[in-house]
Amino acid sequence: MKRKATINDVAREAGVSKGLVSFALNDRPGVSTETRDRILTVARELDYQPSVSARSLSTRSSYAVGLVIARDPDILGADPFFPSFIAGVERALLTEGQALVLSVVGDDEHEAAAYQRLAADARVDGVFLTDLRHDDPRIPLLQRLGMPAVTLGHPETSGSEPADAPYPAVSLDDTPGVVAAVQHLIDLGHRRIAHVIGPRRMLHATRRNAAFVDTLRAAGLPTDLVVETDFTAAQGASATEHLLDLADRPTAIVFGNDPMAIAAIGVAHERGLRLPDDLSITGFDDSELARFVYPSLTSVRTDPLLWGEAAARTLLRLTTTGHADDVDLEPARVITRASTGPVRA
Amino acid sequence: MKRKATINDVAREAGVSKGLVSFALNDRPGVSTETRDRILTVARELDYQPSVSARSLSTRSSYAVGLVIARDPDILGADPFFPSFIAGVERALLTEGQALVLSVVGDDEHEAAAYQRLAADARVDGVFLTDLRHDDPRIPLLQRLGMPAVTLGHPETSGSEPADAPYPAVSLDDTPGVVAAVQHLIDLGHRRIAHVIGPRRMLHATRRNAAFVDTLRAAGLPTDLVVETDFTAAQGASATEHLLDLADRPTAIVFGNDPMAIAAIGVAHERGLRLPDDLSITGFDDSELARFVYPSLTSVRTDPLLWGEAAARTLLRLTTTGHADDVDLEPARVITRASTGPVRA
DNA sequence: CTGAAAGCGCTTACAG
DNA sequence: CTGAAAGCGCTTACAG
Repeated sequence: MKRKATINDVAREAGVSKGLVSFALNDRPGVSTETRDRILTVARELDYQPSVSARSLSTRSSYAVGLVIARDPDILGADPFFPSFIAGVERALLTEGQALVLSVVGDDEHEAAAYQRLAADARVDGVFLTDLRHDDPRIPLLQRLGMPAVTLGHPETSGSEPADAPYPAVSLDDTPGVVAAVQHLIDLGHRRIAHVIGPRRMLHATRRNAAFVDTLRAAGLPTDLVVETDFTAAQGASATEHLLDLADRPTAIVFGNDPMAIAAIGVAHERGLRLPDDLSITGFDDSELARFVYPSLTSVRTDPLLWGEAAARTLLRLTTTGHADDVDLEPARVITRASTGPVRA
Repeated sequence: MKRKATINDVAREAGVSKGLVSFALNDRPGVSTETRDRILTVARELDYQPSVSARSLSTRSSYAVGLVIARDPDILGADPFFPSFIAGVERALLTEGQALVLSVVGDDEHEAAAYQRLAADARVDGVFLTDLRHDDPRIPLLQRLGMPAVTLGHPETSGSEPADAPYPAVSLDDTPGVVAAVQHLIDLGHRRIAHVIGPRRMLHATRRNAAFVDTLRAAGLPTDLVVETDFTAAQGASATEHLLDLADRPTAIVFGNDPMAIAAIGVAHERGLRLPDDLSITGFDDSELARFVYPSLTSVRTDPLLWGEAAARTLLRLTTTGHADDVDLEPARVITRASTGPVRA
């Protein structure tokens, strides 16, 4: 393994100062075309790769972005969102010479510490804020740390002030997907429809539930069947048990993710119910498995890959130019399959 | 946001040279206890955090480790292994001030480029090698790049030479789990047992299949029913279709991961088969969903969290001391549930 | 036990 | 258009 070429090697070989090499390589004005070409040629010949740590020390930026995930590993493993999201992020980073620093922390408690470490060590130039929460403590924290960020979806505008959002938001509206799923069930004749949602402190859980409630209300139907969970299959199963034990049990259940919906199918089968005749079920995420369970699962499709790509592009724009506009992606839509059907007469 | 304290601030405040501060902070010998204490106190007061990029530039190490995952995002999302593995890795890194750089590439083609980038940019001090393959091209690549690594499991010792492995291996033997699963099926009276495996180029796929074949042979049973897949639920489903279409169809199928096994349950139900009366099914990974599908899935449990933690500790030991011993974790074991039962008389 | 200095490999005013 | 120099914040021989 030969020693890596440095900027000094390039400068010597090209017969110029290293400052000029730096200018040429970074497309700064003030280098004659001729000199620039010579420098670039030499750099290529020597297979010169600028040292990231040296650049970082000079420029005080790390050429990396961060993602902190505060979820229990079990839930993470069951939920296909993050792997796809990350793959999308990588797709955008790859061409830009940026790296992704990932931090998985079991719970919220270690979350703040993870952001602080990332900031203190200047490991990243910005972060993604996923799973936005009500009064999200991460937003003031990141502002205090001076850490740029993009949010997935719009955070709540804080209380009284019509505070302009501190960070650009990359949004994929899930409301239309939920509305379509619920309307689909209503159209099939369902009148008792339940909603098994994720943690209420997460914005998307309450937002989706609002869409659920609004759609039922508009149809003059009751909206009392809402169960909160932690997104695990385990709680999806127990929520289903609970709902099916009700005297006035639902004929359809809308779930906040696919693993819970799949667990619900298990519970229903266990009880000898026939799907969708006795019970209709919908999921959320449209994971690969949705097509292959029995009955195949009606689910709401988002596009985490595209979301990750857009979020990464936006974050890079923000960290490099200091500004980035909000981005709105195609809204979620329902994919109907065999787990939903007409209510039994 | 006040400016971060630097080593110079600490030196000035403590009335010593910055070299001495560096020595004190890094527990180097040659600093009087008294001076050391004073320096540490001042550092704490100023909330001094050494700059990672400055240290990196001086020491030529990045205080980060890397993981390159070459899998299609869909498969990644369905497979709970990596999220748990990563969570385990983080657990070990957290206390060591190390970061994890993650690179997700869709296919093998971009894999080499990812490692090269990580090395060229000196982003990481070492990497994890997961999903070991036959004649794994990453091993010579990493050796050429001079990049330390730990492997999950032992790589093949190359051809003729009894080459000592280039990297420490952290292993979790999956063989006992497969043997136990197959033996469990044999004990239940199954005589036609199929194996739906992952990509043959992956060592674990062929190793597990060897365990499968050996166990059947020892019982004097046929070993002809082996189907290779890419680990997706889609191919798990089609493999199942294929096997069930056989004239002499199996009464039990062993799957290489849970998503495929769950898809198989779907296929079986679709065909009106009863489980486990008409068909027994086992998975691999024991993902959260395994307990909640119907019938609940017999699966082989590994411990990706522990594996990640052990792998990270080993990698850090290697990058800091230059040597690390192999580690053997508790082998995999079968968790029997309702998807396996006696063969119908 | 402690200090002064060089060096890691870049970027960026400042002169010319 | 180009060069010489300082500086980013550390570590590490080298003197004393």
